[in-house]
Amino acid sequence: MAKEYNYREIEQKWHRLWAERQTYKVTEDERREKFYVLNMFPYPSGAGLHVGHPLGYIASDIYARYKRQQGFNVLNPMGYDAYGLPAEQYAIKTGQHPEKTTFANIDRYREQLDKIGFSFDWDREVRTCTPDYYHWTQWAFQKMFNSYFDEELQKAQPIEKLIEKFKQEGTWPADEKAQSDLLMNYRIAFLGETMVNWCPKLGTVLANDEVVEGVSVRGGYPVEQKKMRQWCLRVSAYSQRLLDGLDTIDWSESIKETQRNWIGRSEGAEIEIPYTLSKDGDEAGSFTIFTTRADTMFGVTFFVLAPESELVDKVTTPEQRAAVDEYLKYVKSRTERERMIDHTVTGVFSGAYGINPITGDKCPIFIAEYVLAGYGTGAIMAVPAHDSRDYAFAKHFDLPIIPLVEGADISEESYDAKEGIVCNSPITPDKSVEYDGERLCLNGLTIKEAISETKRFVKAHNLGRVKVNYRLRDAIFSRQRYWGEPFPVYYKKGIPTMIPEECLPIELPQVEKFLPTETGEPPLGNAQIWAWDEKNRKIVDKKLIDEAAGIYPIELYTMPGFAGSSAYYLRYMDPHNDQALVSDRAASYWQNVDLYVGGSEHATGHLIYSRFWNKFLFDLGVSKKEEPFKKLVNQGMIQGRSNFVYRIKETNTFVSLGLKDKYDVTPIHVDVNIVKNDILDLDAFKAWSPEYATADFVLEDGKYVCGWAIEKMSKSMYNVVNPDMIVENYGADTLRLYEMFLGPVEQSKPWDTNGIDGCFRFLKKLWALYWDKDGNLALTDDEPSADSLKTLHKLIKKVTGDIEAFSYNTSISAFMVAVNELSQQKCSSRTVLQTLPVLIAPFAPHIAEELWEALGGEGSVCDAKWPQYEEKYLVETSVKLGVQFNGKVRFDMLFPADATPEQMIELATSAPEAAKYLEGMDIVKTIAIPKRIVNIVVKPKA
RNA sequence: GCCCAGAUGGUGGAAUUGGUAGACACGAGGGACUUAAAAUCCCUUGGCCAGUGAUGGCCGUACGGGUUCGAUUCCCGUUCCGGGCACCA
Repeated sequence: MAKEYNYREIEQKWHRLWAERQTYKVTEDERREKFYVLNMFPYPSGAGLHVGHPLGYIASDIYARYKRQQGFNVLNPMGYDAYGLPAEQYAIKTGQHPEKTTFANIDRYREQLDKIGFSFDWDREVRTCTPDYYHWTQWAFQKMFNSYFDEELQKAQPIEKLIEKFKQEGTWPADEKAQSDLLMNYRIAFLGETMVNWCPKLGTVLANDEVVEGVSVRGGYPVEQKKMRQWCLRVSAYSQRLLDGLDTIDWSESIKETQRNWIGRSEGAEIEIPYTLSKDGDEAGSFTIFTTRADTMFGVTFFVLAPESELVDKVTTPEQRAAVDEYLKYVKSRTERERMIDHTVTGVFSGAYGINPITGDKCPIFIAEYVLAGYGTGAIMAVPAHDSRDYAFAKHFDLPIIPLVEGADISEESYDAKEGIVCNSPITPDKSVEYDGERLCLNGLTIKEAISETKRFVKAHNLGRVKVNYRLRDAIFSRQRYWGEPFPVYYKKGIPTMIPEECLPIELPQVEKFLPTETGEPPLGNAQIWAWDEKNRKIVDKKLIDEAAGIYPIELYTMPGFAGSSAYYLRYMDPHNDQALVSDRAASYWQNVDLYVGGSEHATGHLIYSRFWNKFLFDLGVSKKEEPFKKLVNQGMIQGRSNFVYRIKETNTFVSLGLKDKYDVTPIHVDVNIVKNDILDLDAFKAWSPEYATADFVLEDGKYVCGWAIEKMSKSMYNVVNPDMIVENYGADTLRLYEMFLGPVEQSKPWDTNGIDGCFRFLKKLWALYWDKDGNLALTDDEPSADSLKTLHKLIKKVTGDIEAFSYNTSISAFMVAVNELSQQKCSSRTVLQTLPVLIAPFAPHIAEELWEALGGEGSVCDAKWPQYEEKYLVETSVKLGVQFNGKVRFDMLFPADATPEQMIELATSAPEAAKYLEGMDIVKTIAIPKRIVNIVVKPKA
């Protein structure tokens, strides 16, 4: 009996031995070069892992193992993003503490992950919800509170420096409350009264990236705009650095582009506009507009303010008051979603007029919802000829439109392009205001020239300033939830004050109920022991709150999901340190993440926040690199492949795919686990649901063929494939290989269990190379044949290159080819067969270990040195090339491998096969590319 | 609307970046072994046409053009699918 490939035994054995031997434990070792591989840590959901989750983990594990075999000291940790809404909502429903369900889910995840054979160092596991972890989340928050962003230095500085500056300037107020309010405008973590995304259904505010098309990402509930006092992070201060940093990192162009869009830098000018409250009135004040099209100043025919702008109240005249109020009421009644979808032109005249500083013209000021309060200054100059939105507005309210570009047709639509020659600027020479003897004239310039000329003019005559705006907003950092990090903040006479750093962490208090309180306080309002005793430096019962006694209320908000996930990669470097987020030694050694693998859905969330957070910690000197993730690989989504059966309407009879068109049928999803190669297991189907127990079938060729479709993997489509089941039936190594074989890691692709046999067969063939028919090792110490050496070295070359390029599907193909070749060559040479497990180890570590051990290899195959290929084995003595005539391959022939192009042409044209193509022809041109092709261009003789 | 990425057999996907398109795998068909099944092994498998046959010819990488001796690859235009941004002035 040949020795069977018993994957179950092998994999269990090695899981045990790896654990016993602590094979994957890593420590800082300055003598060796480091390599940091990281996966985006998962949120442990109740549903467990499906086959799509491990895709990225497998890809990064292969890379980590490969790097380790190359001699790098590889950090490859794993942990859990443990705070999150599902656990909280489950707690609200069942009363079960979210920690309990979260930990149970984590155990389940761990069990599933362990089966796949990852090289994670579990000693470094982190969970964002444990106090020893969120200690440092709270600590970072306090550091942000105590820092401001210095625009000159473009970096965070201690807030004391700012206070010092205010004192020197004499602008430092005496009153404590006033001091606090002043500093709030500068702190990187600050309490701000801002418009927030409020989701009534979830009872919490949400960050911009948590809202898509006016509804919450989680749950899809409507979101409205509300002014609330919230903790915010001054992410916008880092806009330019976040933008510049993108050029220094190895991420996909599309994700960098997404971040550039999200940051939304635009260069423009801010211009002061004086206004009057009637057509002939005196100047009553001024406001500032922002424009990127300074060149269009001569085409301004009205101004528009955002309805939420503070200016609205100032510019509204008594006559227009009623109309304006009514309009504001209308705007308020519209949800964010309605405003986004419905772009009908609405607006109201304020009664006031703005004075164009360039032309001196007075133009009406409108209030309209198409201008956003949060961007620029919340006020614009409208140039209907060259902006489609202004155009629509002007048409609707019958306002003048002045074209400013030569030849632009504006009868039907505006001309928005920034191309062309400027005209009508000014229309007549006297139609411009003189400043210090200079008048602005843009006629004849290109638009680009006109923009810079106007900017220069505006700046020179102090009419405004050049300004860069960013769309990136500050992140709202508080949530009205229970299951999150509590803020280490108390309110001393209404002034937010940090709990001393030495007293951290402030642990999440126990509560009876996880819902908001009856008085509308967040869930932490239910906590009894939740007041800060300043003197005794401890948390006490909130009944004791007493300003005189120095006992104050603690913040009731908690931190959002991204708080814990923003710096976890630093914590992995030194996870048990209770003195610092990370020791200087560990941070200096591990630096930053060399390879980060995860989904692209985090492009505008986690991947912006961590970059921001890391830049802040970099400014503090805690993080050693400006960018946290050097290379990013976004693994594609694994979609489900659903199967369908076709029920004839109003019967319990099911008809096979090929015959379904003859009947009136309803397609019904059927569990993919009872279908193999699209053939339905009839008994399993009957047993699947009582409804189908008595089902009849119309078969074709005695089989029931199911239909299929590619859909999202979800329970309701019965297309979820569980990795445990694959491991059970085929083994972890097969699962690992197949997940990679499916296609490029970055690409989204459907999961189709049907193809898995190919990978399973490959492993069985590999296994069979090593054993004779009696089950003994079939190895000889013979010199390997030239063929076998060529096969081996070709493989080494290919696999090494493919791993570096993250192209795992092609390297697995190469393995398949090599094993087939070796098997045909009947190779039994120890030299060759001992190298094979070393090469396959990153992909299929269990079988590699087993073979390595059987061959008497030293230690673990995980540490076996990655082999180098040698060109000498790959050298060809002759090469077969196609010979082309006029670009068409006519025949193949052998050439000496070292033939020069001239020799190749000589050989090709004198070959017997060439005769019939050369007959009656003249050679026009010859091209010979060594290792490629020989091409002879001919034409009929004249 | 703007920006980005893509389209290759029945299926997943290869193609050394301009050099014999379809590697590898699945599925399908045929065969060997077997009482049978599983497992294993061998052959065929992009389409069309000619030939008893070895074989030969033509067409083929979403569509239409272009550059080139030669294009899946480069350029221009079109269609379709995916992703991001979106009254951002």
